[in-house]
Amino acid sequence: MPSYNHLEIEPKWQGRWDETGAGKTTGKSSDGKDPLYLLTMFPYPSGSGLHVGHVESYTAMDIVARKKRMEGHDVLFPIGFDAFGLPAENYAIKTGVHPAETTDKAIGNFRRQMKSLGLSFDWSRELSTADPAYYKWTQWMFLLFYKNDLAYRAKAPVNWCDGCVTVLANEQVIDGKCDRCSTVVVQKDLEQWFFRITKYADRLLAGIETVDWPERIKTMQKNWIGRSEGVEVEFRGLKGEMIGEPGAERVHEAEFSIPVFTTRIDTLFGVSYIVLAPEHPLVDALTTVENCEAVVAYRDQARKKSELERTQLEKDKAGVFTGTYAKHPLTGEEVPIWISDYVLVNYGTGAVMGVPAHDDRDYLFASKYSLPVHQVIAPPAGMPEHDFASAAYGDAGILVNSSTFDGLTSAEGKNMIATAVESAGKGKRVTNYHLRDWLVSRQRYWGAPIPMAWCETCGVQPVEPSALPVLLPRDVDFKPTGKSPLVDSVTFHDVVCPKCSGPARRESDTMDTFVDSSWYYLRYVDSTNAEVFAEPEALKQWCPVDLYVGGAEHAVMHLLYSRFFAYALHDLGYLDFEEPFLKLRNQGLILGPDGEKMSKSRGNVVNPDEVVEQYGADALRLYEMFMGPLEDAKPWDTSGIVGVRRFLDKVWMMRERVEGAEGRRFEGADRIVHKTIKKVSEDIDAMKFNTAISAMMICANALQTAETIPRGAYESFVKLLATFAPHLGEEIWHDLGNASSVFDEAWPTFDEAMLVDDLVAIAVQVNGKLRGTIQMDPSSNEKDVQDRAMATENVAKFLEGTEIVKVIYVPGRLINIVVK
RNA sequence: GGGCGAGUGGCGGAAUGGUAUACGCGCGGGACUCAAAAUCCCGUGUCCGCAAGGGCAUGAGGGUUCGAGUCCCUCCUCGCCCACCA
Repeated sequence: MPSYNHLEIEPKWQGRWDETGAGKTTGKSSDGKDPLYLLTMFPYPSGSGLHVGHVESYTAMDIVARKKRMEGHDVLFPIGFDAFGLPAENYAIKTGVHPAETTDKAIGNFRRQMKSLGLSFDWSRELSTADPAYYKWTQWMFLLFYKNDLAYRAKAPVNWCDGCVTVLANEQVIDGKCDRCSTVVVQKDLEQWFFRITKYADRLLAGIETVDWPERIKTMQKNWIGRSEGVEVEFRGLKGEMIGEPGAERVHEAEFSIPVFTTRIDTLFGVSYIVLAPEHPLVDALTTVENCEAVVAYRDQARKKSELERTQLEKDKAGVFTGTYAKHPLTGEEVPIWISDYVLVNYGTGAVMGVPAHDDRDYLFASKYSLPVHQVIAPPAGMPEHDFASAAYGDAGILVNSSTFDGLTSAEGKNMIATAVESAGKGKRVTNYHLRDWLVSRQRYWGAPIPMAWCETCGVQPVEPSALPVLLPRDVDFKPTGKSPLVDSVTFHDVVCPKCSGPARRESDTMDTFVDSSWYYLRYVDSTNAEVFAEPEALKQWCPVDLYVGGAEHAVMHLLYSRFFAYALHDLGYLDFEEPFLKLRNQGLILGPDGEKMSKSRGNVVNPDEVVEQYGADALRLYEMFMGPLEDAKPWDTSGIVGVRRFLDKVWMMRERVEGAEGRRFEGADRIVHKTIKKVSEDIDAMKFNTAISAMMICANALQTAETIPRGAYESFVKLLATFAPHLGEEIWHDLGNASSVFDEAWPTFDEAMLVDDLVAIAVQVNGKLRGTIQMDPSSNEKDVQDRAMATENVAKFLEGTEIVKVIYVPGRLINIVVK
């Protein structure tokens, strides 16, 4: 069988590369070549091993890394493990096996699998976020943030997952469910640790425009930050007696003010009521005796609903009247104050003005409770009248029934009414964000402990940096109880106060694992440093990351948090850049052969180990790159591997027909190879690996027809292929008599002159329809081409009895004769 | 409801406004073989035709252009993201 033995050559070269440290940074670049930092998102070391999706992004970046090294760049291409996280802890709960053990084992397996793929990572920089030498710096950053008012503790309504028995960040709630276990998330009022990411909302928004990222991801981040400009306008005053629940402070007449946030201040004259979120702090004070029972009942019921239930009952706008009225800020008209859970307590001011005529939700609410609908916006001239009997009119238009503002456009009205409100001292222009501060504490074990202590006399105190790391104790009971398992570890728990040396207890929550991964790329540049998280010179040399590849599922979590870290560390003087990842590309999902997402339960998971065993790592790599564009979702097709393996065998067999250095030249071979060098070089830079492979296949098919292949042409071809199929490339390279590694060779260059063919096929069209092709010297002028074209039999047939109107000639490609 | 993508052979897919279907898979035929596998060669959008050649075809319909898969408009379908954000 004319085939190379991948089981033999692949381990052989992997061993050799390991010995020579083939992926290590060299510390030097060729003249004029910048050092490059190429990064793939580090994996969570799951027990089920490497996914073929990992293989795709790692291979893609490995190809780029190898090519860039051959071009003379010093390349940093590191790998590590995002090792903290729930799966290992949940496994421990079930089996009693310690997460550290599970994780170590999984990392070992990942490392083995990665090496079996011939990936040229710089293994000397490998890191694990669960390593105390790493999380010491995660804790250090927490303290840094704490001291600079970027980390704080606060009581707030937070997302709680009963499945994971911990709080979650907003970003980890997907469709009202836990991102990890899909349990419906409930709201709880808890005191937790937060990072002040909202402080950076505007800069994170502006910075996103400066990076080369997929438009889709940029949009998602912009939407998530969700900046909206509007007016916070106050509704004051009251009528009637007010009471609160027992113990609530009594509020006297005219003493309260309800600020509401609106982006449609132009509809201010259409307000017919105010709605507070059930959790709004003024609810107690504003509720009258006769409405008390209903309000309390409604609020209790709303509290029990999950976010999911609230949003799924979208159409049902229910609420309760508090019994109290507020005065319209400009007209003084009295409007009733309601509560309803369609208003969210944690957006804007937790209160809205109800304008049923011009807002769908308000319209539904007003319809249900027969509240008045005041039209204040008319459709612009030329647009049909709006029928308010069935729906709200939500678009911009012309102001009506709005006192002196009548006749203005919505845009003008917004501006002038905002000014009027401001000068009346009844409100101000504000900017609101959807982005919330990042909740980073977790009531779980397998994460970096938050380095704080609770002292009976001094309150909460940061651990001294010199005392870091705060180690995770091993002797804990993993059963989740809603408190961190660390609470029960006496050795961990009892400490002395860093300030007064009195008795204190250690903070028992751990950090969200997204904290670990928000700065890992900084550690790679100096991964063994015990004094600082990384030396400034090393950071300066490599950062920011030039190219980052990973899945799109991290669009608003990891990527937003990492950006926040970079901005914060920049402001605190540790980094000289703000944006951490200059260029980002997503790899698409690799689906199962059935076109569905791979999952154990579906039984459609492809195990890379088996493919490597059967077809070889090179074939696997090549196939994954050949499947289609990197960013597309693509179904796996095992028979497709057969095709790329055939191609590799073909190239392997060709080496037997390479002529000696003195042999006769075969012009055609050189020409096709030069074209291939150009195409493959451009395609790798554009990350169009599928078409690069296609070009190499075309080249191999052409070379195959030659009885002997010029050595130089073949060697150049092997250098190209080696980036995709490193083992085979190296094997052939040595088989040709070369002693050093093919990856020490310079990337092949092409000669422009070699790209020009003696003859080119020119399409001949008559009225845009193809009627023939002619072979011409590429330097032929238009007249020659036209003469030849018109002399062609089939073309002449279509020209017969017609008059030529004009002729369009695209040099070297096409001639179109337009006739009538 | 809002936003962003994408619809091309039997399948994965290719195509700076310029010969649509490259490359690969699959399929059909042939060579080699006692035979098979492997390998190699030829063919392979669809309809008409012995052929030469022609008609039609990139989700549907319109438009711009000498020329449209590509640009513009309307619509359909699918995917992803966000979503009671006031």
